[in-house]
Amino acid sequence: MPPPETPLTPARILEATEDVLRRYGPAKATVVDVARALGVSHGSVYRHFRSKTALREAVTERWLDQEHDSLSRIARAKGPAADRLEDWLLTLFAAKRRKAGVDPELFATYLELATENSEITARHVETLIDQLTTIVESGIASGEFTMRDARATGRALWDATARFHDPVYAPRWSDPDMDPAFAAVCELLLDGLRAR
Amino acid sequence: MPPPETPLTPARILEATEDVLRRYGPAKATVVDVARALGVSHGSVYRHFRSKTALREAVTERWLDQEHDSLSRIARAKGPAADRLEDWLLTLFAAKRRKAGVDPELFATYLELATENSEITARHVETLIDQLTTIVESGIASGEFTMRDARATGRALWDATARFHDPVYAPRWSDPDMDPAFAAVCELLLDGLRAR
DNA sequence: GCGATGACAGATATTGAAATCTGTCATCGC
DNA sequence: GCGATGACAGATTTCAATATCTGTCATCGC
Repeated sequence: MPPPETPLTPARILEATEDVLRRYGPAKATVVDVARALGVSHGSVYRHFRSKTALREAVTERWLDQEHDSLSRIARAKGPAADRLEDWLLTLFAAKRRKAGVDPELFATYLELATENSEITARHVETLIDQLTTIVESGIASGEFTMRDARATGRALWDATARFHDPVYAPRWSDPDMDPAFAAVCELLLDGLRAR
Repeated sequence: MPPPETPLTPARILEATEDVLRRYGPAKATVVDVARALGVSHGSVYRHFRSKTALREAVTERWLDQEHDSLSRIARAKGPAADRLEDWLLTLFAAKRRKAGVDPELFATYLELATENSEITARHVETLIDQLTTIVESGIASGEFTMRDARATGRALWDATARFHDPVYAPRWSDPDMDPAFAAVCELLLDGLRAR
């Protein structure tokens, strides 16, 4: 048990929690494990996080926020809205697929965390729908699209592509026919947008 | 323990199995329970079904097949393909929502059965995609649509509407904003079809 | 003869006692 | 004074002994 070389901070606790989750999985990871990994008593962890639930929520939020940046850059870029939309959806799908493929067990761990923290997940989803809406709005501004309710359209795009971003479908993302399926849905949706 | 009033048939066993599933749920229902409900020894059940798995598969298939008829009637009806498509999707969604809403526990039971019998579920899905393909083909024949690959389009329609027919989303089907969400996706897809 | 039976072996599930965990707080040592 | 500690109560989990279930088959009774 090495004495703490650094002051105990929320950031260090979060890092240790992620390690413990990776090692033991969400079902077995305990606050005591986290404290042990940090070489402190579990009481000290409770000084920085009100409860085990709060700790897990913080980890979940960190994980979900990883995606936001690169996607938001695409949403705010220049160029035809249709191209950016396709790019955005493809990037989202590719990112999810990579995460799920590289370490399925870790992905399952975070999926479980996201499932138990539905509030935080819902906020995350709203943020992504915001980005879709931004693209749709820019398409309306440029005259590419002509629908009235950009947000309803953003949400419809999110719903219609669930198969390709909802983690419950992750086990099937490695199917050989996923790429054609994604392309077909994407084309159908973009045709629908341009038709307005 | 009343002696059997009717000869023991697969149909009677299936019925008893459904009763037992309703009563105890999929996790606790046993072959012994089914035999007890029928007033026979469990050995007799094995005379008609090779295994517990086979029995559960038969029940699953029966449950899934319920939907086919009314939907297939819509798929083969006359009239504009776009209208029938919307009708078909709406009917499917309404049927699922009704089942999930009336008795959520029973729905969860059958969802679990369907999950463990992925082969049978996959066949069921292919049948429904066949019906979507039939509608798309009739739309091509009538000049409404012009895409090349009707089946790819049928599958894209299935994928894009997953949110409204995949049982994993059942808990959210009672949300107040499900109807507008369904309408938005439906409209977007139909616009996309007509655009070709 | 033939469908039904129930004893049986191995697999699976249940149960309850013991161990561990969560969250609190009076106390410690710097 | 102040962050860290560990003992503690109540909740949850683990584990091993016990009971039940699955699937088979020799035997029964009609």
